[in-house]
Amino acid sequence: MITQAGAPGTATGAMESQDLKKAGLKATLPRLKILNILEKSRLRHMSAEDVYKALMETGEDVGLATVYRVLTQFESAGLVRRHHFEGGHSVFELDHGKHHDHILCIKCGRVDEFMDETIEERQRVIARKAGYDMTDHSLYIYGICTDCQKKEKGRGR
Amino acid sequence: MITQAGAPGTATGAMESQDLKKAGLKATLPRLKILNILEKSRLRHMSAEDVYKALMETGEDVGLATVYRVLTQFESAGLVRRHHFEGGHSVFELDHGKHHDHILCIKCGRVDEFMDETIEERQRVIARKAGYDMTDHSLYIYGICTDCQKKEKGRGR
DNA sequence: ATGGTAATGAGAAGGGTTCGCATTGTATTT
DNA sequence: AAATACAATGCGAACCCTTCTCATTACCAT
Repeated sequence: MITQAGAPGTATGAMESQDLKKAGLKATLPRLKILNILEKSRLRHMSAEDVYKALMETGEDVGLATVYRVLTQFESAGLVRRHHFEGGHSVFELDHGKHHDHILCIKCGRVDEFMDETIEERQRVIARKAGYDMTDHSLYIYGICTDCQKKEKGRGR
Repeated sequence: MITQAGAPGTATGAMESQDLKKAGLKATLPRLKILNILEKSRLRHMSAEDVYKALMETGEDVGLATVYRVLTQFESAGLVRRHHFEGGHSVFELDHGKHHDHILCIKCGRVDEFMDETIEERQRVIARKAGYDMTDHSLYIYGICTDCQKKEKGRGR
């Protein structure tokens, strides 16, 4: 199962005040705006900086520190998931409930998602064998995507 | 296949000048000292800071910048592998050739290693299906280790 | 030994993220 | 609806890890 990341999950209606309150967070303007950006953006995975820029572009006045704070709160509240990609920066994506892993292009940064039940199961087995009570896992496959492979051709590298 | 990380690979003799030269690196004192730390340390996975501290403790005079530089060179030379654990910092371990993934305890930081051919194969299949030319992958399982599970008992949370 | 060049140390700089605090906004009370 | 209590925000400073700069030092070949 491989899905192209990029198209936001617009099937469900937009989140609103109630959703925030349900999550135990006050429905403040910055939080609503950020939630909105995450839903509307064409990028499924956004860094704090991405969110901040998007906010600026729509003329909103929200500080970068707030973006970080809010994203962290959203994470704690289970609204978004944080991923640690290589290079030391995090990206966030709305948590639509269904777990998935990532495959990303080291050239252009493109991100695709996949989910493989065989791998999931093996992980559970491995954790159990090692005596661990598994809480989470992260799997990232790095490679060169189709487009970048084409661009590569004819270069000594 | 699950192996406990922590016991350094002392089976083979200590690396020396020749090993560095073989790797295309000048055999300088700092590089030898750092290689030595990596071999002798009780920790298999060390951050640059860990290495630096170990150096200080043995009275060696090596700058932190050099530690970073050398570790990066070692990585390029294939002597060590760099892992990006959560929280945005890297750890390094001597590359003994055999690929493996990690399972780590979120309580005490303990790290174990494992290798599962089924998972490896699935990853290759997934990358191919997604049109990627796979260059690398990282898999981390997070959980609570046996010891920490025992300590947890009898506490709410 | 001597020289040429790459490697080092020290500190400054960099990028991403968090902190501190006065100010503003939200939910709640009167 | 106005006031109140306190959490949330914005801003810049501070932080952490990592990389860079550059004068000095060390390695290797001659």
